Amino acid sequence: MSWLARAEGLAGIEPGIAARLGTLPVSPLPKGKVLFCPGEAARGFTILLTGRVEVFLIGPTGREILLYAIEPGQSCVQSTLGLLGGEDYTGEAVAATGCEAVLVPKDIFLALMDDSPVFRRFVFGAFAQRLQSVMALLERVAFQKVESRLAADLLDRAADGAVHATHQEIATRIGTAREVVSRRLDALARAGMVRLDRGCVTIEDAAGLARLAAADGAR
Amino acid sequence: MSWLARAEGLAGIEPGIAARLGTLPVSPLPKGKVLFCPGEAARGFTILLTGRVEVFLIGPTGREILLYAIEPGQSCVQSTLGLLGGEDYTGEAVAATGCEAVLVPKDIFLALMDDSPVFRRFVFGAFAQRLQSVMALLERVAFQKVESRLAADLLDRAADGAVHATHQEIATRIGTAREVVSRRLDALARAGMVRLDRGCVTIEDAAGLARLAAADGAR
DNA sequence: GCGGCTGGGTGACACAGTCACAGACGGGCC
DNA sequence: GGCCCGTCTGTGACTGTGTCACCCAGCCGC
Repeated sequence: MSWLARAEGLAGIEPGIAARLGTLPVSPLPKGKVLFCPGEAARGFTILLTGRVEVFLIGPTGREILLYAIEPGQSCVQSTLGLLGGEDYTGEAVAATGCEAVLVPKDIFLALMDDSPVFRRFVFGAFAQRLQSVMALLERVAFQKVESRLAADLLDRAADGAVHATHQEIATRIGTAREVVSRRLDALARAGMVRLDRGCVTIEDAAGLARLAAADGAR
Repeated sequence: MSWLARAEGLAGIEPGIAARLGTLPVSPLPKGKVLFCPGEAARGFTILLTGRVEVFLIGPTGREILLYAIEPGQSCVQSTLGLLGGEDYTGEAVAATGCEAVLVPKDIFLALMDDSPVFRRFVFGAFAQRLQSVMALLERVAFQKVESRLAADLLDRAADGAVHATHQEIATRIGTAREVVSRRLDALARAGMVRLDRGCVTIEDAAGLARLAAADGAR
């Protein structure tokens, strides 16, 4: 069975196109692998099959912020920018887990864009989604307080009512500094909304956090 | 002569397509006209011929930030989002000057996406450019100090060595509050880099401003 | 037990955003 | 001219954030 069957976005792809795509090899990516860094030219169009890739923006002071994450079935949009618009991208992509991905070489990619409506729709959809998510992120960074972003992130990532992450990891995800996260978490703990342990935040009052998360987000 | 000749991005468009597009009417947009607001469904794909349209993100406190500007020959990308991805966009577009634009209805737009490689490339290019500019904006907002953004904006908008704008307008463009702009401008004036008059900032030391603008941007 | 490493806490300080005002200027109106 | 009113600008106070420079507490391997 070709990997194509595992990429939902490409369901219904034309048979002729599928034949061209299906033979491309699936590459494994070890956890922690850096997929690209600023200034590097795009080698092709990447489709993620399993795992999770996180793309960060890195500031001059070393502070980082999570730009977006690539989930299975999605493509790495930044690589497309290089193929279409031409400009270098800023930001760094890191495999957050072990991953499998397919790299579509540039010439095949361009040919598919001309030949396959399904493929085109797939690429466009990915673009639209990214643009929207980046704008949403901008809105949060520009207008929302840290407390609010923190609460939202905790609720978002809670597995079994707890988040396993260091303060530094949380800080990176919401685009602030570790100390700030520590202080805010401390405040939340004092308010009885969470419990803190080394490398783990346990949620005690999800409703309270939800209230904070909505506080100045109000979208 | 059709308006098509005035849209550089569409140069080289296929004759058959041109015939379909060329007869669409050119609409005038008065200065200050609001093109769309959050939640509104996209009516079609807009191509700007003359003038300038500015798109703002608006926070819950009423603070605004300039997301991007649409220049002649460019398209309104947000409207495309609605046609492709489906989600509503946030943000508000306002005609900064009197404008002329062409509205391509949804069905024609979708047909062109399938039929015309040139049109496709035009739309894709616009997308890529927007995504990149929004990411660059995010980077500035997340990592750059107000002083730096202010200096960059002044240099950017200086006509004849002066910027005609109120502090409020400047604040909106760089995504901060009026008071902050007033204070920063005051500091720049004390440092001899600018001269302040009502509704006008005169640049006295462009090199000094350039140094500030590059300070923590370092791209 | 010891040393080093990582995660977490703290205090000090500068910058930014918000609120609440107070002046200052300009243009229209009499 | 003098007056009024709305817009633009300056200021002070206070809170939230980002950064720097530390220290402390666990944990691990040796």
